[in-house]
Amino acid sequence: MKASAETQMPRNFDFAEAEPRLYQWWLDQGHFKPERAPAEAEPFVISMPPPNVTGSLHIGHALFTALEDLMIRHERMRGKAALWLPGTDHAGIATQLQVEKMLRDEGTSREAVGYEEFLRRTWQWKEEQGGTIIRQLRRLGASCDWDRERFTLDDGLSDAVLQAFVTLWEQGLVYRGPRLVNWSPGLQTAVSDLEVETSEEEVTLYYFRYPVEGGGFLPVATTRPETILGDTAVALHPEDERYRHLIGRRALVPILERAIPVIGDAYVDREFGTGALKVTPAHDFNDYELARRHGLPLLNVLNKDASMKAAAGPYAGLDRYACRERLWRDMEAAGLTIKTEAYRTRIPRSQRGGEVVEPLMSTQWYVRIQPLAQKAIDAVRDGRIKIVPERFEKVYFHWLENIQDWCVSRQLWWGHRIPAWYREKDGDPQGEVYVGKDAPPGDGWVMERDVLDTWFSSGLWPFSTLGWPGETADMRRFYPTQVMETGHDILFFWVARMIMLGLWLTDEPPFHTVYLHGLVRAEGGAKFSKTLGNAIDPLTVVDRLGADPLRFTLITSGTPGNDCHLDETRLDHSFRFVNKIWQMTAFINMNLDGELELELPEAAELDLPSRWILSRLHRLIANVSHLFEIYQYGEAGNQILAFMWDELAPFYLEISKEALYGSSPAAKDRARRVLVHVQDCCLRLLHPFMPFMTEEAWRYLPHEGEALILAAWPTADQSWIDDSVEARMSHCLEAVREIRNARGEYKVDPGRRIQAIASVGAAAEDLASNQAILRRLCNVESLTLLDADAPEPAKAASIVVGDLTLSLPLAGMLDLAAERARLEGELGKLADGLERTRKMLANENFVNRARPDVVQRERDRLRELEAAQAQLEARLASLQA
RNA sequence: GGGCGAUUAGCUCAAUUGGCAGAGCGUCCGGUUUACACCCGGAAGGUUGUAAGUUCGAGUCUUACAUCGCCCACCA
Repeated sequence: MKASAETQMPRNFDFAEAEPRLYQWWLDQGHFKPERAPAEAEPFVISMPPPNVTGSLHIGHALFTALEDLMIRHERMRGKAALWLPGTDHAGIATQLQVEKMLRDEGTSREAVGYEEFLRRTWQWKEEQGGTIIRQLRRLGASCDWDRERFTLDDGLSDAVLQAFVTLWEQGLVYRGPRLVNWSPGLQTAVSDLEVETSEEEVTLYYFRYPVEGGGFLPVATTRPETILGDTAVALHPEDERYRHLIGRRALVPILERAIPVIGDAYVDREFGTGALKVTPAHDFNDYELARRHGLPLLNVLNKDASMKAAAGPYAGLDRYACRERLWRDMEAAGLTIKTEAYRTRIPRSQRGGEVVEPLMSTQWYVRIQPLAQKAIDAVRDGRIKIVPERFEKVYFHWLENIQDWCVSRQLWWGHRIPAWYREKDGDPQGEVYVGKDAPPGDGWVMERDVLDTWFSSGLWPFSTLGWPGETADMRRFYPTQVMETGHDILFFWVARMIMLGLWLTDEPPFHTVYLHGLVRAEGGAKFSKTLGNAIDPLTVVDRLGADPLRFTLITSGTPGNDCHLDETRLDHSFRFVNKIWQMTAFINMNLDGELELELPEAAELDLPSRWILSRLHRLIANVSHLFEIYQYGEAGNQILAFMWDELAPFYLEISKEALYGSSPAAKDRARRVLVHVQDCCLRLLHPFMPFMTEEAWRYLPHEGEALILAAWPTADQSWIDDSVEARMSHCLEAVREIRNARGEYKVDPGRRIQAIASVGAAAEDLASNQAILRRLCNVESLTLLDADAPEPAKAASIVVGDLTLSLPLAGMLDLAAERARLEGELGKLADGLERTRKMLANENFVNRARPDVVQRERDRLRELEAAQAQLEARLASLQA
């Protein structure tokens, strides 16, 4: 097969011009669509973790885009029907907060504009902002099937949410009831356990006296004095000698003088605080349990905005913290206080607003999660789902094994309304409850106002986006998906929920592999944040360097599951790598001449350097393919870079000039075919890392096919991999290095051509028959072989590599004393290696127990080192004489 | 309190069946060699956190410890 390439390759890759053009071209050609692959092709599907619809691109998005696009492009090149399904999340709380802030800036509020208007404004905001993040993902080169883009509040997805909720209800897995929940007073909604973050803080521990009826006091400590007003008991350890006589008596709530029982319970820690515990069942999770055991009443003293209720008596209407202060002052006045002290403890704060969350009694909707969790545990346990890196499986199991029922209702306006209806019965407006997609027949039904936790709808994402609950063609073709790639920080929030809901509702694991990436951090390990001003903005980087360097850097900077520290200097280096590849391609391109046969010549027709670079290339392809299989993309990228920058460019490209600039048409043809083959393979390997430049450069190489994005992923041809060829070439390159060193030491003008004379040695023949190596790499004009018995030239620098000795006659430049010193230095370096190798081989245990190939390698090394030593010594002796 | 991760060159990080510890940036020396100064050639720089253990052989496996970070957990 012959092919030609575009000519007149520009001097530089103009990413600013090329990136949008190439992206549009791929789109227009439909290359991102799985239908591009043959109908019988195996599917490969990734559901994109949907970013917040009104968000804008940060470095975390850039990382997942780089990784997922890499996987998708790789599998697409491997012939799969690759589908990367994009979309956005309505992000209930986050979006609602944004709109509320907007309203605040306008001097109004959510409550003031009302429910309908607020939703209208939110949708409007979504329409205005919704395209931003999608446009930004495109700039990075994301090869998503945009025709299948979804939004969690789309009709189809909303239907899936209703269906899922109703199904769980019908199966008895959804219930509604009053429970103590984590209440966010600022957001005025319940939040789930996961949305509460504890931070260790310095607070005050207040010690005070609890008056006991009939005289006496019980000393008690608390960090939240305002909850005293809601106490319904004081608890003691039943075996506490100090106080046990008080059990059964009644205590009086300070200021309010409400009488409450003194109870005994082994839960109380005698060592902590005063050893006596105030019990506030309505505002503390532990006390709630304690109260249940003892049949104590709940007394709610907090309103939903964290102001005090009427039950707080004189403090009613005060904010919780104002109440804390006022009550403590009053208690001081009443002589009930003992002392206060500084105390470090964990304070529960809302993941969103950061405000202190209050345990509060509230009626909420819950999913009975254990049955779902069990299936999710089993699926990972039996290997139907694999988590990469594996260590996260342990974390996953631990969470699922201790899981609590999931509070799925939120008192927000933006989200999926829970499909429940209430009707008044016996004076209770919610006396009758009905759950179903549509209102039941009959009058008087009012729909539930609460919405579902955002994670409920995103938990359905891998299948709701494909049309579930409909039995659509996409569901049949593309479900289950293959890989779920996301950050380890949302393993519980999202991944575990997808697995639970997926297994429960579709009876299939939604994906077979979970690949977790780490967080991108700033230099020094600090979290990126706008306030610190250390955020690397991916779009600024794209403007400055293009998308390819950013992608390559993100992928090669980290390993799976580990946080990575993004370093600006690496971005610059990646940019230079992109340029380097462009220049290499340009070099090949300008040395083409019309049509070229794409098949490689037979190995027997090729010279040593060509067979070497092909061996190295196919070894690289094998390594990279393996590394992709085990998700080691960073290492794969680094290996490609090392091959191109350290082997292909400085050695093979240089050596090939001999043929390209020479007079033999056959030699030129061979060199071109090897160069094109190697560069073509490299561009294919790199395409998933840096799609834009590789696609553009590929057009300037003779190739089959219309686009690199659809080109086949290279396969390693073992017949090219040849250890002996690599060993021979590496001896030659070793000689090159030594000659360069010698030239440097004798300050030989780099432009000056010199001669070399080789004594007989293993590499001598190779160097003599491949004169291009020395000529092109160290400016040795010609190498002559010396007869075995001929004397070596006297006025020459000596280069020793294994059993090969090269003499460089440097007439007039050589200083015999300096040469002796140089050779002695070389001998010194050899001695260390010799000693080490001899010691190893003298060790019988090593010789007998180590792998045979390892022993052989040491023997070969020893032989070479000894030969080199002998040569150096002989040379030195001749110089002394 | 439990669990996990990290600790390797001045800095940021690699090193996946245990087999001579690498790269980028920085530093030093030398170069406008017709693909590339967005480059090329050379050099210096390491007791792989500490202490033991397993092994012919340990950055890699085991144990303990130290420091840092993260996750989970109901001591007011």
